[in-house]
Amino acid sequence: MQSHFTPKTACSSCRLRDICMPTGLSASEMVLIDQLISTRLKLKRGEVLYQTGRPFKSLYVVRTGWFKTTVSLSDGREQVSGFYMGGELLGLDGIAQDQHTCTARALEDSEVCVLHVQAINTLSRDVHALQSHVQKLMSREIVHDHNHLFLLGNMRAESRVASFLLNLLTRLHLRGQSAAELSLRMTREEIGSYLSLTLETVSRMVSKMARDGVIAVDQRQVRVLRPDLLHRLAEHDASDRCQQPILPSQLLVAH
Amino acid sequence: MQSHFTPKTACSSCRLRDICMPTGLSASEMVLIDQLISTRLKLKRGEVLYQTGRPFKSLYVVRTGWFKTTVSLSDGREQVSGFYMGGELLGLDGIAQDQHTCTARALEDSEVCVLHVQAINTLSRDVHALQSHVQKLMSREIVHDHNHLFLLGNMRAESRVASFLLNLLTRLHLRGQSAAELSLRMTREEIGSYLSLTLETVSRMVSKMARDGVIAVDQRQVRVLRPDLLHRLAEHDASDRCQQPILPSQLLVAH
DNA sequence: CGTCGCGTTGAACCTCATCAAGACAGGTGG
DNA sequence: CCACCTGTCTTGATGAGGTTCAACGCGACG
Repeated sequence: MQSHFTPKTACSSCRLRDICMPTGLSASEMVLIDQLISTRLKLKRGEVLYQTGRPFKSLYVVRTGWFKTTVSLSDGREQVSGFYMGGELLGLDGIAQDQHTCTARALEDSEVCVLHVQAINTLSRDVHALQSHVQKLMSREIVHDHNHLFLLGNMRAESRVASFLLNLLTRLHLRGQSAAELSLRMTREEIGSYLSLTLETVSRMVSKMARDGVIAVDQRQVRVLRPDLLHRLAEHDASDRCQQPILPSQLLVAH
Repeated sequence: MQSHFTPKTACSSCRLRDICMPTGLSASEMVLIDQLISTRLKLKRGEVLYQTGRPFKSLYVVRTGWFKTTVSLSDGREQVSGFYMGGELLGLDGIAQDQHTCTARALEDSEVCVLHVQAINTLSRDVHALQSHVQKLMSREIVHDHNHLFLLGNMRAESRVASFLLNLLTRLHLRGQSAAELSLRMTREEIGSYLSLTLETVSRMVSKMARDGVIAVDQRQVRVLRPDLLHRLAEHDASDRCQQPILPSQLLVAH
């Protein structure tokens, strides 16, 4: 990115291609795929990409920036149902009833590729890899939800926060970024909403992990000092009555 | 069912057709659909339909009986991730990684239709309604999971149990059964596992609702006396600090 | 008739939500 | 430049809801 002129990249030459498109396409298939993206959209921080109840027309792939999805509760409150970063697909929830069941909002200035559903379905009939790719993405969403169900049902506050951090780190790592450093794009309240904790509890758990030397925190900047311990925290679930306290010897961090 | 000889029913004449197949198919399309079901399977209570880690080859539609799906936790315990009754589709979790991520087990003697994935995908290219139908089913699974996430994240024990009962009743009602009476096919422990509560808490909440005259309980037989109150219970979420106590006048049930 | 699985009920404890107060950073206006 | 404000985050004290542990009831089954 030496230049600040951004050419309208085709899928075939997009740096996120391997993350959001099926792999192993033939050249002729790739030509077809390149016609899939009709538009791009830029959104400023806080702007809405799609909203609950609106007709479902397209899927979206995050090019740059971050999004959150929220479900609106009957009483007007909102709960965060997911965070999305570069290369990730937004909007699958809408397929069931041909309308969106959650609202997607940009956490910072962002850009997305727009994929019209009709184009995808038409194209799937010729490019079989695309058909099974979309299925896999949906199924992946289901698996993700199952993991989250497990988290909400069985994990203590500290484990939830640890899992959350590890999850973000893994996804960033897949995109070539550091597996040890991360800058949170969301508030403690949004994290809490996603994990079904209060913002106070999230804050306490982050502070505790910092006190224990597992991570170092400066505002929204998080650095992992002891990945091993972070993983151990994330594995502890609600049935672990006899959690081993972290020993002083494990706390000594070389610097 | 006057006769105890069960003919091998084709999809086109199956009583569950509207529940598990796309509607509005042409006659020629229906002929194709009828070739989809390759086999049927009978399972005795407790038998496994598919298991975590096994290669994913087919989807299954419940013909008779009940199933539960469980995800296995690292420490060997299991958590119930869903219950399935007649007409409902099992196995969608397997698409993402071409292997099953949960285990399906019969809660009672049951029968399923087997749909080979390859057949579905091949057929989808000709019967477009089938393609979008499978998508819708997957998306519906996602929406269901979102509801369950909301339940786990935001609802009190009593509301969870009330929602659970209402959910079963609704699904049974769709199948032409009573909306007021229901026989649970699963143990309190399985319900608790699904709702992320202990079996004791489930038992206490059921007892409480019976004491309050909302339902009548005899073992696993549940009768709804006050649907209105049951709905009200299911709507209460964790943020309802000032729950109105149920008034004595509301408890008087005509008999 | 004893055993086993399942369900109920009670008492003590623990985690996390709630309420409250204050710290800190970034932005705005005087 | 400082004063002020607002949104975000931190930390402490208290209490409620649900888990845990334990005892017991009940029906099915060999």
